[in-house]
Amino acid sequence: MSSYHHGNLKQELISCASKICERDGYTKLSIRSLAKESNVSQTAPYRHFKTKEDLYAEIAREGFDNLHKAISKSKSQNTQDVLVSASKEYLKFGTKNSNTYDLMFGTAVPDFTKYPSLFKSANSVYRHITTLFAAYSKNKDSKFIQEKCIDIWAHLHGLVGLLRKLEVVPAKLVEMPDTPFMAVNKINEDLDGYLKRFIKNI
Amino acid sequence: MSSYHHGNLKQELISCASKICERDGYTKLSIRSLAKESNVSQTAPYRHFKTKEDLYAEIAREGFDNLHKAISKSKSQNTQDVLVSASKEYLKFGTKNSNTYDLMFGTAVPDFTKYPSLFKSANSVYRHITTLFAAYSKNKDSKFIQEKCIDIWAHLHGLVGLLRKLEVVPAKLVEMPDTPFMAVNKINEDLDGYLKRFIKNI
DNA sequence: GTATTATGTTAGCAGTGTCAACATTAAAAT
DNA sequence: ATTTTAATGTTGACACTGCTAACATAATAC
Repeated sequence: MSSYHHGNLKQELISCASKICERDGYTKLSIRSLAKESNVSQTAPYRHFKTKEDLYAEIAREGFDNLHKAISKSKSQNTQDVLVSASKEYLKFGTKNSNTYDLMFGTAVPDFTKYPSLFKSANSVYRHITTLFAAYSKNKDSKFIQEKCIDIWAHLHGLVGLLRKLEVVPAKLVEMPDTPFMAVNKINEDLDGYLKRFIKNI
Repeated sequence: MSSYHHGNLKQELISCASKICERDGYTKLSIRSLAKESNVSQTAPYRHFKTKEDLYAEIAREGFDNLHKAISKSKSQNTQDVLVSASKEYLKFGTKNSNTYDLMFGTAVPDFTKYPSLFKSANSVYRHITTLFAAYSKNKDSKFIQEKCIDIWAHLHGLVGLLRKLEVVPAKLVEMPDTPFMAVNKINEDLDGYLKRFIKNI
């Protein structure tokens, strides 16, 4: 009588999946448990996602949209400050939403072009970084800007990975020499300073 | 009669798993199929690996050892050339062994400290980069060297990710503006030049 | 040579992605 | 307004997974 049809299942599944994904990691996310959590039969999600990868793509898209929002916050007039601030937000997003970040940049969805909206959201993030850097850079040559944006993105992406490892590692290992942790920890303790130097040095 | 005991199962499983992992991605690797491929019962691997993560750790360790070998090849006297060559080998390893690379740097084994030999192998790679850079760098300050090594590593790691996306993407998208692919492709076409500039600019 | 330990096997549990067949309802076509 | 159709839900099933317990056999230590 009341609710054979759910009404808003698709969006609820995506939201719920995003939560589980962030809490437990995307490998722990199962379509069946997802269905259970939404009080719906085990195969109901298949009316909205043909495969699990389709669901992953949706979560990843939401992730890129959130990342875009995060790095678009700064409203400063100083183009360098904006770039530094965006970089910081990027690192924050990657470390605070690390499981989702994994899904976004890992191999769960190997080919973004299969999912146009995901492809678009991901590229928007890149385009935004390009815009910020173009505004900051003295050298306005397009090829130069593009290459430097790759540099920035690659660098930030790598840092996210390292900062995450830092969180997992036992505290005493942070002081262990011959290990990247000490250096990363130093960076982490003065992120602003580090990022300012980084941007300036590009 | 002949072979109730296999004799060398553990190593064969690791080798076989490495192959499957590289061919199909580590998510496709199953202990059962692995056992089948070695003509052994479904649960035999559990005598050698308590959990799947233990097996992953072993594959990852092998990966780090191979990465170490790869970036240690150059025998040039010129410290800059050595660094450039090692960087190139790093990128090559990451793109040619991309599925294994995923396993090594992803979340399949979240905490390396649980696996001492893996931890050691991974750190050896980092130490090697440190050594190469320390030999090259004019500035011998330890803190400086450590931070720059993080920079190098992060940068290379990020590039691996981008280069891999490039391989997946349809050819025509490479020429699409507002997309990182064109820039990455340019870099890829002259990797040596790019890396030389990169190292010089550090 | 016997006891112990390492390494293999079989049977089975609970959970998974996915599909086919069927049920119900909302939306569109008439 | 009624009927058709498409969307969205459910049940049941298949083949697969990680993993455990109970048992079998072989290598090793004494």
